[in-house]
Amino acid sequence: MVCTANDLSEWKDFPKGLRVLLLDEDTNSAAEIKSKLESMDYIVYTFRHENEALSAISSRPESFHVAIVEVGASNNNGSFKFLEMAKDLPTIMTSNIHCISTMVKCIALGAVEFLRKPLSEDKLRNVWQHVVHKAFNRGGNDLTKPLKPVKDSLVSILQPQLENGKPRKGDSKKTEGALVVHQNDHEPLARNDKYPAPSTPQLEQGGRLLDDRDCHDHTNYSEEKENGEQDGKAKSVETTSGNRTNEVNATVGQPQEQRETKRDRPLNGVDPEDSRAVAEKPSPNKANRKKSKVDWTPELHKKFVEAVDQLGIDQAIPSRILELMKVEGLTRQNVASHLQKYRMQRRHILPKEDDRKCPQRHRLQSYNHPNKPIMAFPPYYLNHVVPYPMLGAPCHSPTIQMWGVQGYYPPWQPTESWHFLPPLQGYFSMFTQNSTGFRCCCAMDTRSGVSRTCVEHHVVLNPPFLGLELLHWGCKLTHTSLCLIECRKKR
DNA sequence: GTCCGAATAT
DNA sequence: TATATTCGGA
Repeated sequence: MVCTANDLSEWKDFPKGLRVLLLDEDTNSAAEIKSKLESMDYIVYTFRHENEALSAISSRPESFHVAIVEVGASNNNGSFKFLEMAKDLPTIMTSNIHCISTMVKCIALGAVEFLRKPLSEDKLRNVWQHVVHKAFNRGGNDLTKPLKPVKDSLVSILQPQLENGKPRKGDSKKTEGALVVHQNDHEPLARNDKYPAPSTPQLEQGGRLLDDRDCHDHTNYSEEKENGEQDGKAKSVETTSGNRTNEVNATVGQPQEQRETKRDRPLNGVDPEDSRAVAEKPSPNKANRKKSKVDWTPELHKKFVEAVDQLGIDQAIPSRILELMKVEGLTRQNVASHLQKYRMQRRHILPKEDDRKCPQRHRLQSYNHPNKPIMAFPPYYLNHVVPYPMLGAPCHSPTIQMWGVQGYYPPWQPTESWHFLPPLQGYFSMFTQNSTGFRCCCAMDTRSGVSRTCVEHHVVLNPPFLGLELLHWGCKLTHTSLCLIECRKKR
């Protein structure tokens, strides 16, 4: 009745056609599960009573690959009886009731997993894993036999999951405003450790429950509360493919740190019921204590900067920034951490800027953003020139991220100082930084190649980069002429 | 109890 | 280096 590795190796469309025995007294629940399973091309045989199921198993053992058995609230004997009698069949227990002792008993009796109802498609989709696991843990399997058909079909099945959960780096860039959370580790397709193989969020959750909670007399354990931040603004995290903006693309949600108090709990907001991500997280314990990292993509950082800008640097605190950013799944701690770095960058850069180099720089800044100091760049953008047009469309430098308030889309607010200037098309402002820190800020006429004396300049050149970038912007200025630009302002 | 932010850890 | 986590203080 159980699949062997050989069976799998010849199973072309695995797990399509997987035969599932469903034992559930609740006809509505059974119908719902059956429908979901069938939508995945599984073949479902529903039974209301364990005796019927057991007799079907004994008469047609080859008819089933895996069983899903409901554990009732009151009378579990039938379920347990089935478990005991159908030891060869990978059996997943499921229930609305979440009691540690019941779960323990199920597992002890040989259940491969205990799933909490309702059974999402993600959970159901993964039931095949137990078939594979069992197939390869029966011993005597010929593992040298090629499993390509299985592998291929599984890859095609898993592909959407992987894509949804783990966008490529490049993809994250394309998704404006999307926050990408990277999982720390990859998960193995099939685990080779002790049976049963954990596969779904439930098991992991169960494991955690076992670790730090007791069975509270059949009270349903709700994680939702834990997953929300204390202010009640918790939003769910999209764990499926994320073209939507303002949401976390959580590859793999992770159980929160056990000892973490409710406060400051990040709202990774992963719905434990609907997160295949959690399902695929391999090991409990310490590995799970780490949260997913937030990838501060240029888009995300831009939102951050805009929020800071809107609040003003002095008023910019994590909670308010978070509010303004409106990015689902982003936590206050994420923002706080980023804000810390952001401030440190500013702190390191501003003093150097403020003193000697170019006293007038502040005036130039004030044209764009009164009271907003010039920004630095993230360290990884050192040695890059970051030009942007002072007018017109924002500069989209695909790999360069402006690290500051004015970095993106410098708001142009003509001031008296600029009124006498001719139309500014062809001008650009440039900020560059070399390894010694922030260095360059200039504005010039890219048409004539002559710096405008009416514009403040603060230039310490990094010729190679300037050359490249100026070329990029169609600027004909030579390095020499750039070097001649002084910090000055004349009218 | 919650938040902030610097310090520290990963 | 980037980000998460910790921890003391407000």
